[in-house]
Amino acid sequence: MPELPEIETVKLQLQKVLTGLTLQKIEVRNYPTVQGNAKSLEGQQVIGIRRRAKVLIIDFTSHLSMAFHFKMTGQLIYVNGDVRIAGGHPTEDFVGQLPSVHTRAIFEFSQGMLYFNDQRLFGWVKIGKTEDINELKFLQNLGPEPFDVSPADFVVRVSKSRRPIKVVIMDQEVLSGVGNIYANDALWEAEINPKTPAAQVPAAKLEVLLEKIKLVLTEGIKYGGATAADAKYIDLHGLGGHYQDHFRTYDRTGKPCLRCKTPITRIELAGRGTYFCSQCQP
DNA sequence: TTAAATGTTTAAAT
DNA sequence: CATTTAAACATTTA
Repeated sequence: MPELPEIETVKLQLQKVLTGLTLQKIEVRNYPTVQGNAKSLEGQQVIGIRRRAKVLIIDFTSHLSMAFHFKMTGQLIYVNGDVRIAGGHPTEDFVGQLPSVHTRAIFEFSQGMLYFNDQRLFGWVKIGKTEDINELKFLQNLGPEPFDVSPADFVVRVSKSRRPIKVVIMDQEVLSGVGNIYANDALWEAEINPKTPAAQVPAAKLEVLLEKIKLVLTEGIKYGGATAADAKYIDLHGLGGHYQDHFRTYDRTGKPCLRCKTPITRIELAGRGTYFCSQCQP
């Protein structure tokens, strides 16, 4: 579920509470989810937390690291007394009793507990030497981060393909971190039809698009990520982000375009829901 | 009952 | 070869 801003939000929040703590015990509840030697991390201290695209990486002493991919329904929840930090796919587990039936791994720290939950089991946790984690094929194949790529490089990478522009900016090997929500919203901002073959979009327009991608991602981070529509109870507890209140097109089928009032159209591209304004994005 | 869900990979079809 | 589509992973909710 989560895209770059959601993972970034989790990173920023966990950094504050986990850095310096010792991981005392790991309980793995679903072995396919957790790969590598979990025991090796016990007794190690958290040095820092970083993010690459949609992957969260916790670095430990003894040159060990642990990488998380949330896929569609992963979430990390830290609980320490009254302090509760929840990020990722919003479900009742954000506020409910933990562990839950979706809990796949439990990390007991010197202060507090961290739960990795994943309803649909698409996510993974990989544990290993920092060097090996850094060299994971998945990470090696990733394209540049939207905030790091130069406009010129972005144009070159994107223009190579004749696939629809939306599919291309969501291709993690072209540009990493952009998922369905922010791809839809960035294209609306840039006033580009999602179906347009990437190679046909003028370079100047692509540069605008990159700016808009950064704009919506920045906004996502500012609002603490998106928490999706079914998260009524989240706000009550102050958990979860609020980007969903700022969706331009995502999940707004039939609702008026924020610019011209034309109803938002939903089509399918590469099997994903695609939302746009037929008026503003011809 | 059917559709869809913030992701990625793989095989098969075009 | 480039690209598209479908299916797969497994579960919940509208």
